[in-house]
Amino acid sequence: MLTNDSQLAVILDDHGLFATSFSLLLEKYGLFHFVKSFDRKDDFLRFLASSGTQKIYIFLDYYLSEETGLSLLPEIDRLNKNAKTIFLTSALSPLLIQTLKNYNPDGILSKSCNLDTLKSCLASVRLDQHFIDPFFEKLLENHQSTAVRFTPREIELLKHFARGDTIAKTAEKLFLSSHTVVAHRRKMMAKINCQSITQLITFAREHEVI
Amino acid sequence: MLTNDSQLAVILDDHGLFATSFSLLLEKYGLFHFVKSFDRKDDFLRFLASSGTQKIYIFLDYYLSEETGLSLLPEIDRLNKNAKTIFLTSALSPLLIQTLKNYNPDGILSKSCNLDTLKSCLASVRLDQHFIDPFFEKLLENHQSTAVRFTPREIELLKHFARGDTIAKTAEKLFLSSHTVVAHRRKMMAKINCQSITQLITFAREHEVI
DNA sequence: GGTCGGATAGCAAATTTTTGCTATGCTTTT
DNA sequence: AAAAGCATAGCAAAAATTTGCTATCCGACC
Repeated sequence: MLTNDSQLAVILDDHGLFATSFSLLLEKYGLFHFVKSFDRKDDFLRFLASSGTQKIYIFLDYYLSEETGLSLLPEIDRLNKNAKTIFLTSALSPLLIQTLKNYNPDGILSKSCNLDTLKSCLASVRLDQHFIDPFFEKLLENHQSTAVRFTPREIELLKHFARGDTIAKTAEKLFLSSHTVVAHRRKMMAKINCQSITQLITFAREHEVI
Repeated sequence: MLTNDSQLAVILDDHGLFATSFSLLLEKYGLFHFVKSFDRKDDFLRFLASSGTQKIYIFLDYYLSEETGLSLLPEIDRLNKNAKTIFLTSALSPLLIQTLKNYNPDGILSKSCNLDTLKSCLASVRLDQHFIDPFFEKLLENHQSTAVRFTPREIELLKHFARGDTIAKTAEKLFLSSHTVVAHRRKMMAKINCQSITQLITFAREHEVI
């Protein structure tokens, strides 16, 4: 049904407003001649199944309503061997981006990226190269260097604190002396040089330790 | 600079890809003749400041990088008395939607809404009526019973606590007596019946209050 | 014109957290 | 064998948080 095999894009994003809008963007700047957008997985897969072996570029949202875009990769590969998959995500977590990268999709883009980055990505992918948003590259680099190491045990305790457990409660649940719990807190707080448990938890969340 | 005073729309969303794309959508369907999109607060405010008393429709993302769209409301009102503000959010939490509703913006839309809902919203807002996405209305109905409500001020303080600020630090930053900060903490902790600030923060995070 | 809720503020006491300093047993690494 | 790191535990003092009780001002609502 289509003659030019590098001009078809498909978008799947459960935010319909974004899916529809983004398809207009791809068309307007001549990035693709034909763009189809979906906000429901089922419709998307049905379309994909009908696309045969046609070359196709898929823009996949990472966060779907019930699952992540990652879980669709095997299905996509099964339905169309010539599909290129580019992830779009609003995530900011180095850990999540690393996970995404491990799946080795054709592209990974931040939803905060600009038009130039989008174009660079497409240029790479069209040459069968993989592309990752420079913003995410930086995020991963910074994550390596800033690494404050918590031990497994410390992280275990940290999770309790983050759930709201006090020192006494944590000690009780883990069959420890409250002194021990205090000692663990103290050690972690020293590592990041902070003065209260909320600061520690905030740090841990921001750095995806827990 | 513009003659038709109901045709200017402004978008603020830190996901540049969405902001740019959505502006195309608004134009394409003739919903507005002029659309301006921003992915940075500062640029947005600068533009707003230059708009004088011109009638203007603002599409505001709830989740901005460092704050929520809510915190911009006073500034928006100060800069342009004739601005209509419509929130766009991908949130699914009844509590958060209720909070949003308490601020009484002109419109509240889900990013998952369809074109018809967007059009209905605009029709209402243009008649000076307030609009809330039917999807959110339903969400709230199903939730009336368990609703714990935090006031805008409480949420503001909560955000400081969640970032690790102590009572003293929060008081200092907000130019309050530490007694007042304590009073706010106390009130919130009473609402959810907990005994420590970490429990309060955990609750707030789980219910997407912050 | 009164009541209610929100934001502000205070005092005193009870409780919890944080800090300074120390210590033991157990692995892993050097 | 020594050193380094981890998990455990303790005491005492300082600091911060939590709780019980009270109070004023203001705007909204009936």
